[in-house]
Amino acid sequence: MTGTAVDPREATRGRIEAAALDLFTRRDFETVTADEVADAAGISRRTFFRHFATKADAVWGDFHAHVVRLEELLAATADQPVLASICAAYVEVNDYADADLPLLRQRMRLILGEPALQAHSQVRYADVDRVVAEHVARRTGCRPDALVPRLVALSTRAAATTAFETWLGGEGSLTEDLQAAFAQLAGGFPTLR
Amino acid sequence: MTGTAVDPREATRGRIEAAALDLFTRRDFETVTADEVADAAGISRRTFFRHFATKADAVWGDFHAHVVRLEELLAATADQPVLASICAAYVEVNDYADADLPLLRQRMRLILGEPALQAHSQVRYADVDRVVAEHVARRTGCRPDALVPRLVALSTRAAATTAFETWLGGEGSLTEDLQAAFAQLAGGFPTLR
DNA sequence: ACGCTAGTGGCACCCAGTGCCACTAGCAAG
DNA sequence: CTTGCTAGTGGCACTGGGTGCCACTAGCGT
Repeated sequence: MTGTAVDPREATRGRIEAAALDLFTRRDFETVTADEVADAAGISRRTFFRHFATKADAVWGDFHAHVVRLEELLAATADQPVLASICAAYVEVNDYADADLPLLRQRMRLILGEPALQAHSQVRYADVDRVVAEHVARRTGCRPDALVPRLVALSTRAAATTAFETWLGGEGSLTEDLQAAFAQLAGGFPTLR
Repeated sequence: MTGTAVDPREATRGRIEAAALDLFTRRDFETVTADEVADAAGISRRTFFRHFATKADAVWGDFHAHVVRLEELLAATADQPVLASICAAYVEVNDYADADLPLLRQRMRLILGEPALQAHSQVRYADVDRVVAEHVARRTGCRPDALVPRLVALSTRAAATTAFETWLGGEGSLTEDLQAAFAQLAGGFPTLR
């Protein structure tokens, strides 16, 4: 036996995620009921909502860990200029192994493509924005709700979102798309004169 | 009698908006049921949903007209550089009379403060993003889903959102907050070195 | 055998949103 | 005046997301 303990909690959670991703991809998100996802995962509707607060949450994996890691990466790159630090952190936190890219594509295609999921994403991204704004505030010595921290947080997330859109529509690497978007942003959109 | 015809459709719609804004401001958005809003507006629940597709839509007024006007303003400012054009259009479309500012504050406080409304806003803002991206694409001769048009659309909206946050938290003028945010964005965040 | 805990299923409930039907008011045409 | 059309409305039943509550089971230490 390997040392990987099979936490039954995590196991069923994973089965739900897989079933949800599969169903949401094959049909529209809104036409799939929570009952169907639960059935496909071999659990009851009630149990589904014990593992995920909303139907939409089933596509996000462990996003909280993602945010925590972003926060750590920001703290670890305090030697770089602020924008470069944020870019590096976004690139690093989205540095997936090749084998995981299809899953990421599936997730992001849903999140960016389905209106209901796009709306829900705002709630999750609010955590990201808060973390980035606090980082900028720390670096610049102002409050996290001041103009510059908030603007940097929201516009860098806009850059990341745009990079994901471009990545989904093309064949390039996500890292390059992220860096291209951040370069445009940090340079004041040089291609517009 | 004045020449202002009192379209009964618009009249009840206005009563619903007023009742909704009042109730959502006094309690949390989510704790107010559509029944309560309908009762307060003196109509039935069923009629509420004939005037507004969702509970959240009742706080947005005639947002479609807003988007159309933004589109016209963008077309009318083609003599300026792209970012300046977008800034001018955002400023102009948000140039409210003093008497309307309290209502705008109330709306934006709800939209930016209540998580459910913040999520819903994504759906409405998608129209704005599309209009701005198409404008940038036209100006730069590339497709509306290319990197620069999408990034400019999303990050200028980030600037506008941040300006609204700042405006809500302070005492200054909305126009100045918008221009300050756009200046930061267009200049590549000069205050970060 | 006992008790404790974590995970589960079932059930009833609330609420957002929709489809359908019946009713009424206004208004035009005969 | 009456007939017919239309727009707006209310009521009702239904689907689906999400929650609170309770009962059941499995594991596990004592």
